[in-house]
Amino acid sequence: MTSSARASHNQDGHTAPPSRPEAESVGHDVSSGDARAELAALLSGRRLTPVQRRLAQYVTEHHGQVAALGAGELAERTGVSQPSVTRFAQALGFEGYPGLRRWLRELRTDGPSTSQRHVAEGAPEVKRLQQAVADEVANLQYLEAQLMSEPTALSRAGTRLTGSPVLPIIGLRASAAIVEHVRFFAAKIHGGVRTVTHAGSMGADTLEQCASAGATAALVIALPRYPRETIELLRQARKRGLWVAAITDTVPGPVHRDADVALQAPVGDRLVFDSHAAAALMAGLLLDAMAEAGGTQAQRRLEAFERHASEQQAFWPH
Amino acid sequence: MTSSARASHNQDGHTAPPSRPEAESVGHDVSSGDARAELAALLSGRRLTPVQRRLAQYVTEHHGQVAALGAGELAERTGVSQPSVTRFAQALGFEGYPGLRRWLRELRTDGPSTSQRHVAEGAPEVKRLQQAVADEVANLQYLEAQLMSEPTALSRAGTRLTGSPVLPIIGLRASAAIVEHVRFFAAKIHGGVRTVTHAGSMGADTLEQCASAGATAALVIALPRYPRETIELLRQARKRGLWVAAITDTVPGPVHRDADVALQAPVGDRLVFDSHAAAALMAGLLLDAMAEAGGTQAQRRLEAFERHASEQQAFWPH
DNA sequence: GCATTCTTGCATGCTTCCATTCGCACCGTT
DNA sequence: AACGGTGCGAATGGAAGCATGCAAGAATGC
Repeated sequence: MTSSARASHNQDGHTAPPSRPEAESVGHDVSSGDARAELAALLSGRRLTPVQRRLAQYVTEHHGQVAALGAGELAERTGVSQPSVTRFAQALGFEGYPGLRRWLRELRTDGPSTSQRHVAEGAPEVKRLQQAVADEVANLQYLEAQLMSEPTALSRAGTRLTGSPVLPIIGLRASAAIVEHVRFFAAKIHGGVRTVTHAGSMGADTLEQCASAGATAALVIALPRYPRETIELLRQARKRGLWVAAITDTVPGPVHRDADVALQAPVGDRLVFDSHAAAALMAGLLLDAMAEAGGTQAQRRLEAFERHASEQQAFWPH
Repeated sequence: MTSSARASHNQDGHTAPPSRPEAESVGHDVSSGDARAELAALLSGRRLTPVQRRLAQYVTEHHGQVAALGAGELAERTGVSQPSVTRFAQALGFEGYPGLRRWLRELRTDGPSTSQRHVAEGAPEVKRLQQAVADEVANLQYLEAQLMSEPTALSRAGTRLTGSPVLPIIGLRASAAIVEHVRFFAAKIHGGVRTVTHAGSMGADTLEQCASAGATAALVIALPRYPRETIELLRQARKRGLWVAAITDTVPGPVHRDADVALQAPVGDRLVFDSHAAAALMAGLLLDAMAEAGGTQAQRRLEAFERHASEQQAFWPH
C-alpha cells in the first residue's frame, strides 16, 4: 500500500469536486482576482457556522498562502481548533482538508507576485473604475507611510481624545458620514461622545456645551469640500482650550495650521463623487488608538457591550 | 499535552537559516520580487548533483507553488525520487524538507504591494497597524477582482437604483455611516432619496411609505454585525416588489440569498473595530454607476449644485 | 422553561508524509 | 580489470498531520 505508485493522477478520488456543476481542471493560470471570485462562488449559498465563516474569510483573503499551510497552522492563525478546519473543508464538499488544499493550489497555478497586471484588459469603463481603485490603494498606502514617518501621531491623538471626559466629533456635509462612523464605535469605549454635523449656531452651541461640560479635546473631520463653518468650529474649539485632532485630506490648508494633530487621508477623486476609503481606514486606526489608550477601562466597556448585544440576540447568525 | 517536549533535532521552531556563511539570520522578509534573487543567492556557489540541479531549477521557477507541495509531490513533478528531495533540502542547509518549505513560505509572506520590509523594523504596535492597512489594500483589490468577474453588476445596480422614483437606502448600526455617505452624494443626482437607519416599526413604516410612493428599488448596506432587522427590512422590500442591491461583506449569508445584486465589500477586522474602507469605496463605485445611469439629467442636477455652491462661496478654496 | 439540536474544542486512533538505511549502478582511479 | 567513491532509488521506521468520537456549552424550538 505504500507508495509504489508514481500515480501522476489521483486515482484515490480524494480531490472530491465540490458541488459545482463542472469541475474541469482549470489548469491555465488564474489571476488572483479570479481565484477569489472562484472561491466566493464555492462558498456562496452554503450554510456555515460562525467559526467556519471566520475560516472562510481568512481563506478568501489569504488563499495564496493557505495552500501552503497545514490544518493545524491554519487553525492557529484563525484562532480555531484543528478539527474545525477539517470540518470546514468537509462542509465545503471536500473529502478533508488536504482536498481543500489541493483545490486551492490548483486555483493559483501561477504565483501572483504583483497584482496589477490585468489593468489593461477589459472595457474602458471598467478600466476607469480600476484606476479609481488603484488610486485608493495608493491612498491607503499613504496612510502606511504616515505610520512610519509619524508613528506617535495616532497614539497621541488616541490618548488625548480618550482622556477627554466629553468628546465632541465635528464634521459637516460629506464628512458627517465619517463622524457617524466614529461616533458609533467610539461610543462603545467612551461615554461622552457628542457629534456636530450641522453648521450654524446649533453646532456652535453644542460645541460650547461640550466645553462647559469639561471637554479637553475634540476630533474634526474635514474632508473636501468642507465649508467655512468647519474651520470656524475648529477655531472655536481651540479658543476654548480644546486639543484638536483632525482627519483631513493631504492638501495643506487651514486645518493643518489650526489643528494640534492633522491625520492625512487623501480622498479618491477619479469617480463622480469623492471616495473616502482612506478616511474610513484612518478613522479605524484612530479608533484603535483610542481603544488602546483607554486600556482596561475601554476593554471592560467593550466587553459589556458584547455581552449586552449577545444577550439581546441582536445580530444575525452570530 | 502536546508531545512537543521531545527535543528532536528537527523542529527548531524557526526557519532554519541556511548554512551559507553570508546567510543572514532570518531572511528578513522579502517582497516577492526579491524572492527569486534571494533564492538564487541561496543556491549560488553550492555544489549540487544533477538531480539536485533539476530540483533547483524547478524550485526557482515555481517557488510560489513549491511552498504548497509535499516532498513526494515535488519529486513526482520533477521526476526524481522522494529521498532526493529531502537530500536537496539538506544540501541547501536546511534541517529537512519542511525547513525548505517554511523558508519558501516566508519568502512570499504576502504578495500585494505593501512594503512588508519595514514592518519588521518598527515596533510591534506599528506592525499591527501596517498589517491592518495591508489587509484593507487586499480588500480593495478584491473589489477590483469583482469588477472583472462581474463587470455588469455595478451598472445594473446603478440603472435600477437611479430608475426608482423613490430610493430607500437601508442600513443599521455601523452601516448607517455608509448610508449617510451614499445619501449625501446620491441626493445630488436623485431627488427621492430616503434613508432607513433605525430598526423597529419606524424603519418598516418608512420603507412602506417608499413603496407606496412608487419606489421600485432599494439599497441595503449590511456590514457586520448587522441585526436581524436588516434582513427583515430587506425581505420586506422584496416582498413589496422592490429590486434590491446590497453592499455586504464577503461571507456568504442571508444577504446573498435575498438580494438581487450583492456587492461584496470585505471589512477589515484586524483593528479593535471593523474598518469599512472597502465598503466606502464600493459605495463610491455604486454612486458613480448611478450617476452614469442617470445620464444628462443627473449631470444637470449635479451642475446646478456646483453652481449653487460656488455662488455662495461655501467652501474653502483648494 | 425545558428539551433538543447544533456547534466546538479536546483527546485519540489512524493515515500520510518525511528521514534514514541499504543496495545497486555508474565512474574515475590504480 | 578491480576497487573505492559517489549518486540515486526502494524500502522501512518514525513523526507529524489529519480525521473521528465524545462531552460541554450554546442556540433554538416547542
